[in-house]
Amino acid sequence: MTTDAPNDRPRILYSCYHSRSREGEQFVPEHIFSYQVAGTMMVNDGEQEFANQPGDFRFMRRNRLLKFSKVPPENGGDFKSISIRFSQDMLRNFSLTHAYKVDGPAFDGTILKLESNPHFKAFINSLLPYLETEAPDPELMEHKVTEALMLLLKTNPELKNTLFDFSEPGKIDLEAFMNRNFHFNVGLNRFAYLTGRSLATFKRDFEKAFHTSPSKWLQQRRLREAHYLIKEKGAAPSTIYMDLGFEDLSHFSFAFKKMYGVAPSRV
DNA sequence: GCAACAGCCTACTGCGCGTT
DNA sequence: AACGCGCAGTAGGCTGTTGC
Repeated sequence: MTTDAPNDRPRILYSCYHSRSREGEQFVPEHIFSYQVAGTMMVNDGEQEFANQPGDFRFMRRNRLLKFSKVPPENGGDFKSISIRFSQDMLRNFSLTHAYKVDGPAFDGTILKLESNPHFKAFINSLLPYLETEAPDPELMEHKVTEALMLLLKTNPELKNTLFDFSEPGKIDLEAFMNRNFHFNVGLNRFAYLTGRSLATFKRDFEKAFHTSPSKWLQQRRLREAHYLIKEKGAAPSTIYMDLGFEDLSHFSFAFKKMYGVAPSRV
């Protein structure tokens, strides 16, 4: 299997952005336990929009596509959040050591809001001093990740069915999945993996379902959406091209004109 | 905000081979 | 037979830059 999580990234990430909103999208390959320290994290999974406010604890499920926007506090200061990621290796070892067995369905959503409690708060308070030093000791951080996992299992025991579910994505309905996620700008490899297929099978199934190639369909679908947003909703090209999975405004404009014969600003 | 363009890189296609 | 995987060559899509 492909592990999309290089081990050189820190297990505990302290995000700190100075007075500026950062937007982007990402594939979440590992389960994440997060805490919002300051500012707001807006997250969209293609179906729902979630707002992580200061003091919120969240659990994010692995193998999901997310768009996020990091908004610093209105009254000034930095956006700050803590993300703790649980690698599959670490979870597998933990489940073996502690004899955890999956006995129910895994959490099917993307983001789970966790009730705040004194244990979580104490844990974050014990963690912050390490994170604010320049280079936290990696071994110590490993222990903190384990501590976070134990707390999570203690307060939300049902999460064991998700945390210790090591199965790969199963073959799912391609048409529904693509219509839900076409605006994520990720490679075909990723789409194939998330729909439980090899790249070759993904392309074959795609051709059967949509009678065109994935890249052509994706571009047309995104441009149709752009046309709708510009014409019906009065959206500006510069504000929507990224939301629709284009990385470059000039290319968006070029592709739009090729399909509709007019530049997006003249619709 | 849009157009043009060069160069890079990704996706498509076709094929052979292995597995179910 | 149907399905799944991997490879190589190639076309064309995308990015980054520049200029208006």
